[in-house]
Amino acid sequence: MNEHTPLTRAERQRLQLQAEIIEAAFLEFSERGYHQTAISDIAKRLGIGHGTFYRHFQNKRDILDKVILDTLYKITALLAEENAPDAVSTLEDYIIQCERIADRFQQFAKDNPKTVRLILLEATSIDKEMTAHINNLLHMGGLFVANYLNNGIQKGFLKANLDTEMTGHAVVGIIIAGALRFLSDVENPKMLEQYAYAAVQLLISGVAA
Amino acid sequence: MNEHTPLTRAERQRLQLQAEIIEAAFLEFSERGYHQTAISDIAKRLGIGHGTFYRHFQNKRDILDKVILDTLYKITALLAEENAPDAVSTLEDYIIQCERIADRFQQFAKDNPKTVRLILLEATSIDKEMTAHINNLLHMGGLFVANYLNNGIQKGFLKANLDTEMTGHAVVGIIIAGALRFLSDVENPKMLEQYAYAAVQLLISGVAA
Amino acid sequence: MNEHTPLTRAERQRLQLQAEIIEAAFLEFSERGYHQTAISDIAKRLGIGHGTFYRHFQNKRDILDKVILDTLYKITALLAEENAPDAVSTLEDYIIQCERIADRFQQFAKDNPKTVRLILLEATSIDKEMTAHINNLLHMGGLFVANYLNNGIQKGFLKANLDTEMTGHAVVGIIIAGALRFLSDVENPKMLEQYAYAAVQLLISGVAA
Amino acid sequence: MNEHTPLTRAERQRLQLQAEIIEAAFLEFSERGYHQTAISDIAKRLGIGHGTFYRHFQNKRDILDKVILDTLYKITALLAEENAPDAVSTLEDYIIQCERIADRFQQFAKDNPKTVRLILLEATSIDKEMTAHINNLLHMGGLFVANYLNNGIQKGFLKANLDTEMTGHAVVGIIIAGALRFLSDVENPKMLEQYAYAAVQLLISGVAA
DNA sequence: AATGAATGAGCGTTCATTCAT
DNA sequence: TATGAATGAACGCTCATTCAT
Repeated sequence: MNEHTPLTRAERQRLQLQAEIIEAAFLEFSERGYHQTAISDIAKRLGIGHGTFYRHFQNKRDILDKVILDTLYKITALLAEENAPDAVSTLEDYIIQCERIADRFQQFAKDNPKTVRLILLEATSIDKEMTAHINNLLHMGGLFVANYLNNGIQKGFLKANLDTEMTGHAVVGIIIAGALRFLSDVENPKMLEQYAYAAVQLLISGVAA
Repeated sequence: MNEHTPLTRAERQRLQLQAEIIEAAFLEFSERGYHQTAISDIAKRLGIGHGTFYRHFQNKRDILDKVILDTLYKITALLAEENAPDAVSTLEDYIIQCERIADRFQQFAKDNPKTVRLILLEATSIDKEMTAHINNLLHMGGLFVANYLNNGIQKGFLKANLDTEMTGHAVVGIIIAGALRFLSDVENPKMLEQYAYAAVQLLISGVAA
Repeated sequence: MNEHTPLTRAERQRLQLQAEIIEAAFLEFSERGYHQTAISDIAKRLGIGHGTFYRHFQNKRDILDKVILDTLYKITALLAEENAPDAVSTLEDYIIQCERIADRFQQFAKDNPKTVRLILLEATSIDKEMTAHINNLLHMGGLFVANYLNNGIQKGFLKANLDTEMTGHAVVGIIIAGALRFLSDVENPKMLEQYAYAAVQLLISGVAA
Repeated sequence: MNEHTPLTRAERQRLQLQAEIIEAAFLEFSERGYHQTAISDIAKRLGIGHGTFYRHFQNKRDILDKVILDTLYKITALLAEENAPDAVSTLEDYIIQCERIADRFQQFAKDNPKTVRLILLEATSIDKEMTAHINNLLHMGGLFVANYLNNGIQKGFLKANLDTEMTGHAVVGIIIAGALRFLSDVENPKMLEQYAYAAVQLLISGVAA
């Protein structure tokens, strides 16, 4: 079968159902929590027999991995859309870049509050392995930010003596806090904008007069 | 019972046992996780019968509340020890104050990694009520920081146009990220110091050159 | 369909597939055990869909019957090949006959250890009906042996007062014990020969000096 | 606690219940078969909650071991009651000894048909480990018989050239066949007596005239 | 006729909670 | 008051069987 072979109808249906199960599991996990969700809840939401679940996923832990992976794809895609760290050369452009990224995060959070809840609140306490996954994601996020900071130093518009990795982690923290604020008051989108503005201000020039 | 009534021996023993159960539950919850901990695990750790547990606490969820409450007391006490927001009047003193607070957080994290884990990773996913508790804690943290910032504005050493509440939340995010970094690599205390240094730098003057 | 109607190609293929399913089921049942074998295991072994199974057999229990029946045919055929009970007239010939039959059993066990295992170990515990089948087989075996003994009495070279039926059953027991010994140590074919020799000795003249 | 410390009431009740569960499991396993028996069947028979079962036994396989062990004790006790192999010195005494042992087996089978069924029919196909146990039991039985035969050779009343071990196994087979005959027709106790008589005849002097 | 996706009854096991002692 | 035996709801998972394609 080469890459041009179209999927058979059965294969398409299979993939379709798998995607639907992942989606249903995602919704259950993010709404009720992983431990509070029974396989039969996922099946019931879809209107399928709960044995059907096991035709497509090994076990409950397996689909959590798939759901998280699926979710990480979304997040990765969000970041990948951004232009490269070295695309800017001046502080002004950098600020614009930061604001654009902040906008993107805001939009993502508003569009996918359940994803945010799943990753930041739920997935942190399933088991050690999943906690390590999330930790790793955040770590990568910090390094990702550090890249942007390194570019700024190289271009001369950021402080030369920045500890870019640590600062990168701090920026991730700023983003997390915004996300948590948002989750606690989803009905108030204005707040997120204010937060983003203050966060970029803080990032660029700190609080000192 | 008024404040002058001395506790009977029996009452003192009762309170003592309750405190021990809370401590044992804290350890189990933070080490194994809430869902992975059975009531009998808590009882076994203390060497009491697990029926005894129900003489002192309504149910499993009840003791989680007590454990978290207990933990929040500790954290509150940590912050309360700090001198008042209006104790400083210059940027230099403010920086020193920030560094001292950062030290305190570092020390607290190093002394109580299990507390940090419980609050930041575990308690976020028990149920909506508990998540709300944690959110509230973080919110209070943001307002707490905002107080310090407001003092700085009033004294003229911080930017007058700061959105102090939002910036306060961002600072909480910075602290959270540091705590998460620490949890992911508890064996590396140096990292925490570097992070604290970078975080204070970021807070005071941002990243711009 | 009378005996002259040739089977159509489709019919032949159908019978062929049924025989293959029975063979596959036999292998699975004897290797893993009836309860540990899933219908899909049988289908997988053959490389057919497991739905196909139900086009040829009513249910799991049904094919066990077929497998056992098939196996009993083999065993019956083994015995039928033997020359008639009345073919011998002297004790010497009888001993030779016994040794030949013992050889045949040895050869059968060595050639078909899985059959032996299925009949003696596995089939005894499926349900009452199957246990009755096996019991019946053993009973027939006892009567079969009794025929040989009766011939010996008639010809005068065996004890006249033998309870031939009971003795026949005892002989079946001797054979069973040999088979079980063999199954417990399949890698040691010598043992079977020694056992057969001792068994014939016992049968002919007992243990008394 | 020394060996004279009487058990507390709670301990006695605990042991009592465990014994009752083992008895109930024994009855279910021997009547319905291991695989056909659910833990809830055992509990229902006793009128206890099925969770209670797990307070006393690790899992389903665990209680099977206990049931079988319990059963093997009974059988071992049966044989241990018999006088020693070297208690007889003449063929006549040996025959009497054989008949007495045969009587004992008859009595045991009549008293414990379910035990016989469990060991010979059911336990042979639970899993490889249990099959090995049963095989081992039969092997020990063969060696046990061999001891008696060796004594006879030493005393000179049995054939000097007997392969005692193989002959011992054959005798075990004779016993098994009797047990199986009995199980297939429990209502006919006469048959067992006839079988025993014929079996001893066969053992002592074989079938030859 | 062959397939394998779907189904759901059924079972082993856990554990929060109750309650008799 | 402390205990731990008892309970049964709940859940993860398997697999024989059905049936649309």
